[in-house]
Amino acid sequence: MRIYNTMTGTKEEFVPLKKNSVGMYVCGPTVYNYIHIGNARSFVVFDMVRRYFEYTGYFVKYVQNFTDVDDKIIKKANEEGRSVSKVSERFIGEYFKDTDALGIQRATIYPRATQVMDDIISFISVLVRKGYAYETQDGVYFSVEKFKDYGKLSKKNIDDLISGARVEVNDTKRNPLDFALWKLAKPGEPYWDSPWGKGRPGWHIECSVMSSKYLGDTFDIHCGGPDLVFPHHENEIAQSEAKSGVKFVNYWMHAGYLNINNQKMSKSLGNFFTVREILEKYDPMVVRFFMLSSHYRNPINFSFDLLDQAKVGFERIKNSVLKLGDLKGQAESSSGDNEIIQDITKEKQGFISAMDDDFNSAAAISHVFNIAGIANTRINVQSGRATINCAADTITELMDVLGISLNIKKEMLDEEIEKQIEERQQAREYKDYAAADKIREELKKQGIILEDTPQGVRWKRI
RNA sequence: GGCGACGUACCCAAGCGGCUAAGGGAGAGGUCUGCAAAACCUUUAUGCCCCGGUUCAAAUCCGGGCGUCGCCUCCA
Repeated sequence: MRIYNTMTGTKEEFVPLKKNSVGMYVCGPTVYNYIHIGNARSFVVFDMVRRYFEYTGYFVKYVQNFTDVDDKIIKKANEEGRSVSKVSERFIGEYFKDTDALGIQRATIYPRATQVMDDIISFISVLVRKGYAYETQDGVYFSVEKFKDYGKLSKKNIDDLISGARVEVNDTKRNPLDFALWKLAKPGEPYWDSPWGKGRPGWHIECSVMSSKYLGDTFDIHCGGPDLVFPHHENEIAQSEAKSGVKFVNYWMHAGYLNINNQKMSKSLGNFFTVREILEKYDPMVVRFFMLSSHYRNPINFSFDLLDQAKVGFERIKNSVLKLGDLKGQAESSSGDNEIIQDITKEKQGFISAMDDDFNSAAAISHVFNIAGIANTRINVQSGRATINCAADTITELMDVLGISLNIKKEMLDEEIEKQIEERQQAREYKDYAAADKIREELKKQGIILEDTPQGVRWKRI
């Protein structure tokens, strides 16, 4: 399996630290609002990575944090007249509603900044003791000049960054690039006791602390959104390697942006969608299918038009599985057609090699379409149950690897609807097509689509 | 100003030096059907932003343009 490593800028063969097991750390959300569709892309992508590892037999320890104390949460809490923990609790709940819908598996563990305060404090103490950090009147800062490899992930050097001159002026810092490890509390802000006074951790330190606490000083894969490369991940490396003296992470993975009209989503541009509002209109599996239809590192444009395109493609796959379900019930022979089964197996192998090559889900999906094509053109009642099952099971299995559920349940329709379908069939027999079409229209309004096939009437929900 | 990514058909999108440039959507024509839907068949890039170069061979490598976007500030 090959993985593109941001650190080296190349694809590398994945070699785990411990055989058959992977430690993954994913930077999670700051819980002050509903997550937006761009956040969702990252989480979907790394969930896909995790699922593929599991599919190929790895045990994955998946750690994702919640940043539950920070300036934005404090601001929100003040606006709403609530406590910080009330706000963060609430949006952690909302986070799970959205990500559960999107089929994102729960992490092995969800540490929170506020739950690891002691670890954070002792981590910072080590940095102070080793001379990497210094105290000022408003907190404790990490000295980037002390860490010789600073900038190695984002390929920046300290001098260029300073001459970039967009760094805020802060007299208390020795170098404008130095970042806060501990911020002393201003009146009205939440605080924890520390050797440096009452305060709260800076943003970057929590991830260094939590990842080492649960995965060790060196671990396999660290993931996050593209805008975390600098400064967040760069700072994590500095803190962690300064403290431990060993390599922090073996593979850095970053997703691509999700753009609107080719531009990064941002609140100031007003091109901002929450997952919640998208899911009011679209099947979460369509959203997921859309996101995985391009390679995870490429930027994707988001629009409802593109989502509609994805939806039709997704339905093509579902329809073929639906058809296979009907055939299964009618097939007389349990045998199989070896040639077809072999071709399906080839497509499955194509899927796997695509995924093995840096999780190329876009190429992988094309193989699923190819199996659907085989099902539509070459499989019929005579093909035998083994063939039919092979096609249906393979499609379902591969989509499941991507975390895309086809949601084809053998649910029962309620009696009233069954009766209407029955009535429509009667009407059709008497060639009363006006009546038949009327019933079909009415069912459509209730979200039931009827299709007359050679195998009889088939229904599906929109 | 520094650093980086990308530019493949009407749209989306694979492609990582070598078989006729995947796959999906949309359009057009047709088959099937009472109609519709689904599905199927045919059709849509002698060419991959442009110009040079390397090579027996380039969408793929190198150089130079043009264009788009991103990071350098909280941000997935």
